[in-house]
Amino acid sequence: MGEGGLPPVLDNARKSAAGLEDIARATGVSKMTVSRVLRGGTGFSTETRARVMAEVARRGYLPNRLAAAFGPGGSSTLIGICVPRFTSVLFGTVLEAANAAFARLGYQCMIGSHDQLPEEEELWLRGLASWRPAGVVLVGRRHTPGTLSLLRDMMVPVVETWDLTTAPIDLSVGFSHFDTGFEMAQHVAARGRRRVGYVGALAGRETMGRARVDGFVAGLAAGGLALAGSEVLLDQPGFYAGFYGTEVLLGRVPKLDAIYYHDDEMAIGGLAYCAARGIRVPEDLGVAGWGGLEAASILPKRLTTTVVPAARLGKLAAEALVSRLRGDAVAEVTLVATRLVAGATM
Amino acid sequence: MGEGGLPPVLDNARKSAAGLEDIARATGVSKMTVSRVLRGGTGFSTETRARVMAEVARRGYLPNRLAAAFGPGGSSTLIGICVPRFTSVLFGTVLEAANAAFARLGYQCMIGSHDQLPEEEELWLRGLASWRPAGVVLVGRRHTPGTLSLLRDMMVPVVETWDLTTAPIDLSVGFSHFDTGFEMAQHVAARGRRRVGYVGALAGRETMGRARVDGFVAGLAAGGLALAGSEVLLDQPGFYAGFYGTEVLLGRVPKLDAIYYHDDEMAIGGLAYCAARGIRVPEDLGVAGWGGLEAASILPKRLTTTVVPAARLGKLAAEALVSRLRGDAVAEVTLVATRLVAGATM
DNA sequence: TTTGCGTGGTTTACCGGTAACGTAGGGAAT
DNA sequence: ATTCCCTACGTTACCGGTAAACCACGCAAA
Repeated sequence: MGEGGLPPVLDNARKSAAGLEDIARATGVSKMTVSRVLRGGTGFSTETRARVMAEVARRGYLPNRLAAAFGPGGSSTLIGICVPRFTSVLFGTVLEAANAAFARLGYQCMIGSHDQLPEEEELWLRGLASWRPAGVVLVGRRHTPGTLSLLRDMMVPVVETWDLTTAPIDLSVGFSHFDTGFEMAQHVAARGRRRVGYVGALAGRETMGRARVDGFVAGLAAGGLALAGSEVLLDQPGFYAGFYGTEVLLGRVPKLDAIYYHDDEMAIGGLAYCAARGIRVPEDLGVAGWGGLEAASILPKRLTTTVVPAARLGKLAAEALVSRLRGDAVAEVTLVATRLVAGATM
Repeated sequence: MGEGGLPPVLDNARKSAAGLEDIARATGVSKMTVSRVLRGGTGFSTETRARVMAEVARRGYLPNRLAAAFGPGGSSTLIGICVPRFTSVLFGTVLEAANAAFARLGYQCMIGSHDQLPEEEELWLRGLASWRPAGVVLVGRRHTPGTLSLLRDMMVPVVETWDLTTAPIDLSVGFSHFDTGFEMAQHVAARGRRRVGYVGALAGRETMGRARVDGFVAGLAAGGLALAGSEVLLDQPGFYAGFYGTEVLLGRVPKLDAIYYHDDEMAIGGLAYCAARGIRVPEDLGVAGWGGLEAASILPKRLTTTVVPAARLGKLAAEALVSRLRGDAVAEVTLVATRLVAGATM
């Protein structure tokens, strides 16, 4: 938590806000009746309802979710979402879609980012837990033991998304990174490439990129090939890492005829390197990325890549969580399809 | 809100969680003493403190911020942050930095996105307000009257960031979009360009891009030039919009020798168009972007652009808000410097 | 000796909803 | 006529912290 105790806070005394009590007094009914009207239950006449609603509108009543979530049997509309980073278009899209879906369904989202470090996630979760949320969405599937026991104690639905787990904590919505790598390897082999390399990057330790590489290697093996070389930079994946990683790999492992990249940004960085050095793509070198960035679609040559339906992922994750909250039946594991786009770079 | 009434929620009965009461009983002191120990106040012996802390550690006590924020004089550690989009690297960076700063200082963030529509922002704010947050960060400075009155009623500190306001609701941390445009125009004129165009995009209605264009036009005027033509697509800014917008503008307005783009992504799209059509940059056409994306730094030719210190912005916004919450003195308006990078494309 | 005051606590009230339960009055079934 | 149930409410208790007020004790100054 903070730096020694909880942070001090100004006295934000909001005396003026009208409460159920005020509405009730003005309408001549009890607090409880107002509460029931507002939450759309039963046990009041249509006439009472109209009078209450009129007063609510007149006073601009704001429900106090703090009180609602706090009380006995407290029912919260708070959802926690933790993503690796906010500065990735893919994760941003997942967040955007999930947040929009939750908002539409009447929930509010508290956020966190863990930068691929499970300990960060646990720290965030501990802060979240003290708000007694109704549910949690975790983008990523690597968790500390502390995270797991905390989630158990919280006794709320949890969706793990992005990477599919067959043994989820509660629910899983995602796709198989391994399979996307495998599929791309088959495509690469089918295009006649024989000396294939890989360029990636990892800040901290990441499993998802790893699973892709494993799948890629397995896919190559299925086609009778082996990975001719790989360069994994200890850096944040990005354009520059792709540019530099390509330089290093090509310098170290000669005569490569294809490179598979950690993601599209790195692949675009690689393409930039090729352009700068006069390496012809795809004649001299085939290039494949991963993710399906918009950027990839307007390159001089359309990038060969795997399109990840990030928005769909976020939306489905949110809907799965809400279904569970409502007590509806939900599939524990939801597989979302990715799509290999055969561009002009491989 | 949702679709008719508040959403139903599972009974997430968390009986097991230890409260102050439990710690107090086990330690042989009163609830109140435990509370004071935990919040680092005074009025207890060091020995009592040690006994309480030991028990807290032993039972894995989780503070209940719901109760703390709810009670009379409720002091919340909840902050609301509303950005235009999560899928922009710049806004993502602001969010990332602000969230990290808040987390470090012991606050939690609830998020929203308004997609440049003030009504969306108001809707989000209404949901946020019912959680009685300690403060609000708004990325953007266009607000509905409803937003303003709601913020007044909430009586909490507010930081408007991204675009600087000289008359903030409460605090403003940002830079002048007008000035960045003006500065770039001067640079463009100094490079000898005479027929200059602009390519932008706006989904919904955006003021910030507009201010940049105004500044750019004013800057051109200061150099004795006028905007030769402009193309503003009714679309989300992005690579494709830049590509297509360039095609349209060059077709409509002949003999342009420079184009200023809404942002770097669009500029990169424009560069892609030039590369595809054999237009030489910067010989035939000068290209300038805005934002300072990482992508811009590894292009075959470094993009001329304005670097926006998004991370610094988010961090300063968070720190300003916390300073105000603590009752420290804060400057109402904080100007953050941008930097024009003269690349090889202009 | 009395008063004053700091130390180290305890007690009480309260925040604003909601679950659980009580109840009055009218109509229908037995 | 009595029992039963349904509708449309009202009452009460409670959630887990925190501010405010109160209290007992020891010691020093008046």
